[in-house]
Amino acid sequence: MAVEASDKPHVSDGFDDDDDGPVIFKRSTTSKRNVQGSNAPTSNAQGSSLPKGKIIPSGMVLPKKSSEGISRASTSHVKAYLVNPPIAKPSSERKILSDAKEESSSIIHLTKNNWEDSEDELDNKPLSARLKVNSNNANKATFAVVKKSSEDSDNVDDDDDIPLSARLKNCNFGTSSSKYDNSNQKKPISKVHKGSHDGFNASIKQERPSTLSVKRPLDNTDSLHSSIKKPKLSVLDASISDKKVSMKLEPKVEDDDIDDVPFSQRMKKLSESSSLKKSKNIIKVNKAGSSFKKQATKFKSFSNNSEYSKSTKLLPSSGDGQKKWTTLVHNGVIFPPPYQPHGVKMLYKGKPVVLTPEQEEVATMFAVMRDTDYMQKDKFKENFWTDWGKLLGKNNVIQNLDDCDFTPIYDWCQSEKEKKKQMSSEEKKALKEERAKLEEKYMWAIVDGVKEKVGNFRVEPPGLFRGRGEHPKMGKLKRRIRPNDITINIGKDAPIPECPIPGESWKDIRHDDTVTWLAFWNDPINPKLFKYVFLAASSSLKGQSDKEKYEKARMLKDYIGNIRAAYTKDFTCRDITKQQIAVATYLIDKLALRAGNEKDDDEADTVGCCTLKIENVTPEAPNKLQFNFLGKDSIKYENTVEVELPVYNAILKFQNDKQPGNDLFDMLDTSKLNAHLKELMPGLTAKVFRTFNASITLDDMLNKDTKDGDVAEKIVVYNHANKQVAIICNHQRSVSKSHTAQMSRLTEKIDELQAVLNELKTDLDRARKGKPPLKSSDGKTKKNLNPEALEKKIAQTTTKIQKMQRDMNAKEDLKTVALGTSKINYLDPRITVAWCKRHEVPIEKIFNKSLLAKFAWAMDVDPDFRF
DNA sequence: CGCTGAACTTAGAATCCCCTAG
DNA sequence: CTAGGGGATTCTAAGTTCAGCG
Repeated sequence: MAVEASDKPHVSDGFDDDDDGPVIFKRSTTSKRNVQGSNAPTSNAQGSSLPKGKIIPSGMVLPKKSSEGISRASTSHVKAYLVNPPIAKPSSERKILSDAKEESSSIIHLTKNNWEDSEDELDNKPLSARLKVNSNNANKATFAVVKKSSEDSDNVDDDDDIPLSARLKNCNFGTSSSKYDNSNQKKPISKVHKGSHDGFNASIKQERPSTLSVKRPLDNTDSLHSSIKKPKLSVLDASISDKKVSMKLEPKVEDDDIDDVPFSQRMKKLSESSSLKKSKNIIKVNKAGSSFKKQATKFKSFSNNSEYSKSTKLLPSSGDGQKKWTTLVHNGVIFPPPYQPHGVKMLYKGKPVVLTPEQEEVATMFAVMRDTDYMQKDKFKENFWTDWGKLLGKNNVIQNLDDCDFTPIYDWCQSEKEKKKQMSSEEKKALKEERAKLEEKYMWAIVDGVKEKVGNFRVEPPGLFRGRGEHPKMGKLKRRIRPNDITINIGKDAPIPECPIPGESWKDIRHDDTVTWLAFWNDPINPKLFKYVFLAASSSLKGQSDKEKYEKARMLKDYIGNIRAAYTKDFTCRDITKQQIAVATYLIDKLALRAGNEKDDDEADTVGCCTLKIENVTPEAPNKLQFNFLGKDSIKYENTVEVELPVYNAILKFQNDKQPGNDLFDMLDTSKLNAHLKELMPGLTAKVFRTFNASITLDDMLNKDTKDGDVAEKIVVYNHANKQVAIICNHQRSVSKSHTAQMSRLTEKIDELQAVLNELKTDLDRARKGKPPLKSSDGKTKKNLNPEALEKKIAQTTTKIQKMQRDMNAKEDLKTVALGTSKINYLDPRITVAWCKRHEVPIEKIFNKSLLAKFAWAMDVDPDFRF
């Protein structure tokens, strides 16, 4: 370990004495020390390699039955989640309490904000939720007294955001704002509810991938029918002043110079300051109340630091060119071990061939691909041969791939695999530990004094490129990456990681605090692309931007009515570009399509919205569109959907006079589309619609479908909602190879059980008549059971059969649906956490360890939270 | 304004690993 | 005790977005 001597923060005592949460180091400005290798006395739940024990992921909420259960739960295990690392001065880094909190009574503040929140969001909530508001506020008020400041902060947090976005909304749409708000109030509740997404979900067919008729509430949205005008820039000035007024309630947010900047930048500033407020730090609180006090005191001392406000000015939103960190310490990356030649000879025209280690290495890469689909693809073999041929050299005996037989190598690899499998568990464990030891120091970085997990600290090993779909480069050799390929990014004062390969050195060292990567290298397959080493998803840097992503999506909720109204108007616009933008936006909104950037010829031929070809959309009279294209990862998108007639007609028009292969939206690309979206809402881009769509669908379905019942039933509801989202987003997975076999095995078992059941029924009949049971199928005599016992058995068997049937159906149902992707990337975790709190579902039933760590920032959300 | 480079999120497959049924 | 099923984790490809440049 080269580094540790130089830069080690002191582990702060008492600050972080427990288990989970990022380790926090209090550091003296003068002597910083490095941590890794010290094996961080404070273990960290985020380290998957660490002893599992009981992980209390970050303020994890385990809804208790106790009366105070739900509300208390949210406050009692709040974890130190430092959402805002990049605070300039170390001394202020640990400042967790915002001054705002200090200055205002948290109770009053809290209550007020919650109240505002409810008001604000009311019209988006179903009646049930509205009715709840009162009691929930009361609830809050009672425990606000004991609330940890962390909770306060987060509440302030969440609530803060809403008024801001609402303000933006109101101002943005100026005169219409009051109408907007009122209109919902005047509406019958049912209509209000309709404004969200039920119409959509209700009509999604379960089966896929065939023609889902996806219908969105879009058509029902009141704003569509109202006369709300397309937002004009001019009204936005109002927004600024409006905002300023309300901002005064929130000390510390500086927006002084905002008047002098152009509109676009103002809006940016707004979003920045919003994210700023958003990211108020959360305190870690131990389950034990006593340690909380200790911590709170500590935090207080930080919080008086006037540096805070200054440094917040530098805070990034996830936006760019902004400072992301102040200090960054890490150990670089770890390289795969050098190739170990095995000496197994492949055959060429039936004869063994001696290969150099380099040639053998690549041959082995190919050999082990035998069982994959790539072997059926000529492109793969062709590309492989091109690259391997170069290594072999012109005069090699091997002159073509067809005469190569890699079987010996393949077999050798298989047997090695087998050997590994056969190892005793102790041996395996020892091996694992060894590896862990080796990697330990690379696993962590210290960002602004907080120990954070690094995501992909292992340099990608050499291999054959496995592009998805019909990728033109599949099979090419991905050469080994050397230190000389790698640029390291690290804090100015941090020791430069020692290059782990003796005699070699890093390509470059940078100290760029506007980016979050720790290292990068050029992708050997496509040198103009980069491979980055980032922090893990559980890091606060990632958590912060994740939260911002969801806040942005929530903001869209306030704009969506007007946006829909605007594009609906443009469906018939004579300006073709505008018309195309309108239709494209409609598709993105309604179908959650991706933006669709242009792609190079050396990539797989896939499309998104803007790059749809005319053959990807087939109109079906009178007003249906059939979509069929390959999207990201060459995943097939097949969907037939009813659209508004003007859209249908517009599509017909766009297709007119075009050849297959031509762009449907020929006047459009993602930058134009996004530029337009940005005019409608600050920070709005195409992808926000996907997040919005997914999250609001979950929120809606959970709140519509959750019934009283046991936890298992509630989980079914959750999974069902999750599945709908996955279908909307077209998240697919390949059917496992053994699926068919598994299904028939299950069928078999069910049949067997059914036979048993029938036999039992016969026996019961006979038993009731006082007759002994018949001989069993294998001819043995059975015990003479009384009718009660038989009935019991019958009931058991029936239950068993039903369960198996259910499992089987679910399995079949989900065989092509990937639930995980939306959970990880699209569903605002606060929806889930809040729902769990409300319905006393343990959060671990929904989020696994990684997700709990990733969503640490969402754990202390108010149970009333709605997306 | 379009193009490219850069940085970051999103994605499915592969692999690991742990549990359970037999 | 062991196979295999399935969830968790790892891996890295494939997207989106944005800034900066000419």
